[in-house]
Amino acid sequence: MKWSEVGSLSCSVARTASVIGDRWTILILRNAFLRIRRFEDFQSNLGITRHLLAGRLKRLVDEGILTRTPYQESPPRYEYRLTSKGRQLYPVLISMAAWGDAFMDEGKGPPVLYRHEPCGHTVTPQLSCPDCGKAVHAHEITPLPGPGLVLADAVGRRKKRA
Amino acid sequence: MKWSEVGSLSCSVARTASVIGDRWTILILRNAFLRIRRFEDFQSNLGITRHLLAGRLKRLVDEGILTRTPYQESPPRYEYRLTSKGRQLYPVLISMAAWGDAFMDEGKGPPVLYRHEPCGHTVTPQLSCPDCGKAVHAHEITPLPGPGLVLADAVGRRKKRA
DNA sequence: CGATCCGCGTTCCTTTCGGGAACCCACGCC
DNA sequence: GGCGTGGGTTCCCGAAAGGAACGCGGATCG
Repeated sequence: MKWSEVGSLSCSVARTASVIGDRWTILILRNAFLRIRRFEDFQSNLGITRHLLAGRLKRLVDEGILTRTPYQESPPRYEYRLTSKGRQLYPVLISMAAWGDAFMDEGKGPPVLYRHEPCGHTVTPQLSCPDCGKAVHAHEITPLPGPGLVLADAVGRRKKRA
Repeated sequence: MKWSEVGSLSCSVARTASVIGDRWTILILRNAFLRIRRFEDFQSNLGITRHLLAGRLKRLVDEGILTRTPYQESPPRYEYRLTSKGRQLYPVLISMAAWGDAFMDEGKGPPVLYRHEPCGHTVTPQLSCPDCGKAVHAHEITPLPGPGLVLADAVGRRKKRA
């Protein structure tokens, strides 16, 4: 199975993973959220090869996650900024950071803290139910088939021998 | 730069990405959250080669994200289940699903819906501030240096020419 | 009691992709 | 006009992914 096919699966996670599910892309986005915007800065910051960086940025621009806009002309220079679509990946990145802080922490505490400006507190954002407002845990969520389901997908499939 | 080095960076996202930041691993975890537990089921469901699946599962077990426990003896058969550490990756996966639903949806609506059992509503879990309880958006969060910061990392670094 | 199947891998081979470093080029500057 | 700089592209090589076959213990069937 090729990745081009996986991207077309009836699974939002798979579709998302086909866009951002690689290590460099995740790190590029992390830096984008930290307001890194230029090719050289991404490159020196991540240590990624220019070659790969060029490819990843292009991909992200094609996907509408970053824009490539000139910040000066003569010589033409560009910067890469998150689009609205890109900014909405923030929960994914923050969740990864929170998990990393909780489990990969090496005993030194988190390298970065997050301040929620509206309330001024330093916090770890958490998942909550927009309806009842309570924190959400994995075991409290039941996945149900939705309108966009096409393939026999995942749940309750055990080959033909039913 | 090798991935073994990136994993040691002073960045929780990088450390997390070094563990789950690859497409197959993400999909394996997605299936694990959908209560897929056996080698054969992961394999037929994902279309991943047995070879790669074996490697990914091993990695996840080594990282303490899955456990490999016998569900019968004679013949010995094992199943892979999320540990507590693994279950806490749920926000990452749910956020990816939510993003995929919002942007990659192909006009058919989401393939899966999520019901929050405590309140009974079908919802898209969102990120909120555990302190003030309000939904959190990227532009409202300011990253600050934390106690575990070691390298000159990311923010405000522009090579030596300051 | 041999033949077959099932669950769970492992081996082998080929193709693709990432790492590292050099090269390119338009411009701006002294 | 030689040098620096931002933003890439090219080249080669070793590492990883894809595909498919093979192995193997135990159960099951006839």
